[in-house]
Amino acid sequence: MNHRISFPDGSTLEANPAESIGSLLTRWSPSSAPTFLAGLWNGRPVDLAFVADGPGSLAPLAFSDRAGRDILQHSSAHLVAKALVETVVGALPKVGPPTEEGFYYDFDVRPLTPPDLDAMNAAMDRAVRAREKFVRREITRDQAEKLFASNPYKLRYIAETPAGEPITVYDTGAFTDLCRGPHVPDTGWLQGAHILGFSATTPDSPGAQPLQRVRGIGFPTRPELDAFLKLREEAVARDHRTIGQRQELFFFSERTPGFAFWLPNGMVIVRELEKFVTEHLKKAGYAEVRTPLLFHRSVFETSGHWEHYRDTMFLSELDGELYGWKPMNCPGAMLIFGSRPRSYRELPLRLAEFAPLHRLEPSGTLHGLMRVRELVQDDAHIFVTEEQIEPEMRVLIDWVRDACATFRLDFAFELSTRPASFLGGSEEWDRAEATLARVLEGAGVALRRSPGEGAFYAPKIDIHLKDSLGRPWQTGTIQLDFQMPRRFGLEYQGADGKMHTPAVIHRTILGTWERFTGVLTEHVAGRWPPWLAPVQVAILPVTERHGAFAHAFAEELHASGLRSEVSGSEETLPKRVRAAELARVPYVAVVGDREVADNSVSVRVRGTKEARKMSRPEFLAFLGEKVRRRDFDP
RNA sequence: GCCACUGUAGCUCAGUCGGCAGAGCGGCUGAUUCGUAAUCAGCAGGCCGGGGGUUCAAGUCCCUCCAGUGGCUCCA
Repeated sequence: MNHRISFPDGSTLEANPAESIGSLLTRWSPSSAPTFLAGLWNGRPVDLAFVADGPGSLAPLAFSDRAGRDILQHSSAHLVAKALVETVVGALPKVGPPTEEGFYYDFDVRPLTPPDLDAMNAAMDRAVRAREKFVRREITRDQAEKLFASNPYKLRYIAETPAGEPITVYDTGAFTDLCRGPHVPDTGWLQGAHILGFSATTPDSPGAQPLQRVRGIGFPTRPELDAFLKLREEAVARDHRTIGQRQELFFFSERTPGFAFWLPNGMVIVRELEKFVTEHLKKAGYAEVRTPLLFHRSVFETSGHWEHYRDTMFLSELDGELYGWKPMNCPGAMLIFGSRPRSYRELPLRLAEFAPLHRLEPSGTLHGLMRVRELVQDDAHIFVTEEQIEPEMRVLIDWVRDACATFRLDFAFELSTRPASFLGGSEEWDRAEATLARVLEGAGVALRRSPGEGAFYAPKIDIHLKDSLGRPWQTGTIQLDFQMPRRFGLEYQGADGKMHTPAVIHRTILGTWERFTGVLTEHVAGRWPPWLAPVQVAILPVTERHGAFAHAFAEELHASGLRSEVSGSEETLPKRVRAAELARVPYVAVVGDREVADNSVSVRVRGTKEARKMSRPEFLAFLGEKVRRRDFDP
């Protein structure tokens, strides 16, 4: 008997009992049918080969949907598993889920090497060309246990499957994997699947061998994959470590790993960022402080850092006493607040501190400027009464938005709630988490939640920015803390004459100069906005005769606080133009006979080819305004 | 910290089977004085990451340490 199937656009079709949903979807929308990877049958994702056994609703899943995308990634992961099992004897697949970007598959197998990768790529190509079907089979628990008898990982998944739930496997050629599905119809759909790399994972149990993780990504077509790989190649050229070296912004010495050396050009950028932040601090009622770099261990015992982070702190023994190099500024701020009696009239008390912090980050996690062992945050601690929390938080959220707009950075807020090990009571955490959530909802911004990812003393709103390869890095953070003031015994006298414990908001906006500069370098690909560019103007005298005019112009710029460099006439003009363009200098000012004659400069704006003639005062005013307004483009 | 990979001139990289250490760019010197992405010529520049081993002989093979890269774990 036929039954009625309804579709997302409200239309319906009569289905005969043997008709697959793939066929139904094709009848429903013949033109877009080739993009359908699977279907959503009554809200459940199913294979295109699935046969509906009654009336219901049906929707397509395509690569453009998150769910459809995941299906393609998952099928691609199966392809990788099939390839590895065919290639390396004794490889045991564990699990291969889709991820944010693509997919991975973990294997219990000997460490993989580059030749394995070649062999796997070849095996994947063969399978794609063979168009092997993904065949779904429902089997009994006994059959499953027999089938995967040699694979303890799969046996565990079988054991973990609830009693009522069916156990399904998918066959792809001779390869069978335990899997809920759904999958694309056959391996011919996976021509856009590609292995991106492999590495070890941390073992589940101590002492166990790490598994090998193969990471990859899938696209519906080969050209889409090629486009992705091309973008990735370009992203590598934007790597802040490469640009930092070329533009002489910073370097790392093998002799002191994890510590950045800021070079003159990089320092210009850091100072400009500092100015940018400091201007805001003045307007927003902050006071700046400076507290010691080392504190006696008892201070960290009070703050709780000793218990949580002593293994990753730099320690020094002085006069037989242990001192720690501060990994955060908060203990210093707490001691300042507690240094004398405080009144509610002083609140909110906003104390900013840009001090070097030391953290003994594990060697394997160091990464250029993004993860270092010495860093400086644009840090501040705001001591507030309960009523002042929300208004202060709103100002902070707005400031983050404004700051990111200046740099044209895409950002996302992430709300991280209490971790497994936290200080203080649950009620206070409830209150703090609810406050943060309320402020964010009020601000109408995109928000992700990360349960259990908060700091040990406070829930936090983190700002994440992505590097050129799409890897997220936490930059700014806003944390609402009821614990640390209490642990330091902080109090203020309220209007009611009674003593109260303040709350404290720990917050950074850009995060650290190190990480923010790293992210920004990749974001602008070394093409600094004029206000940040270490050299704003390259002055190019056409011949030696024009050298004096060029230097006089440079002097004039310098007097106005603008940064220029005269590139002498030992090289030909085209060569010097090229060098300036490759150095990403925002403005090239050529001066020759014509310019000397009427006191002008011929300006080439970065990325354009035409020469714009401007009088000297005109250019000075133009650049001064660009810099003052912190325009993004030259 | 864990696993894999990599380390040759300032930078990017070549160096075959173990047999004299190479190129381009950059730098320096000289000639050229040039109008918006590369003028020509010459020269200098090396503990082949460090240490140990095998060998008649090691940039090359083995061991080990260091650093970097990619992931994992961690990230106050």
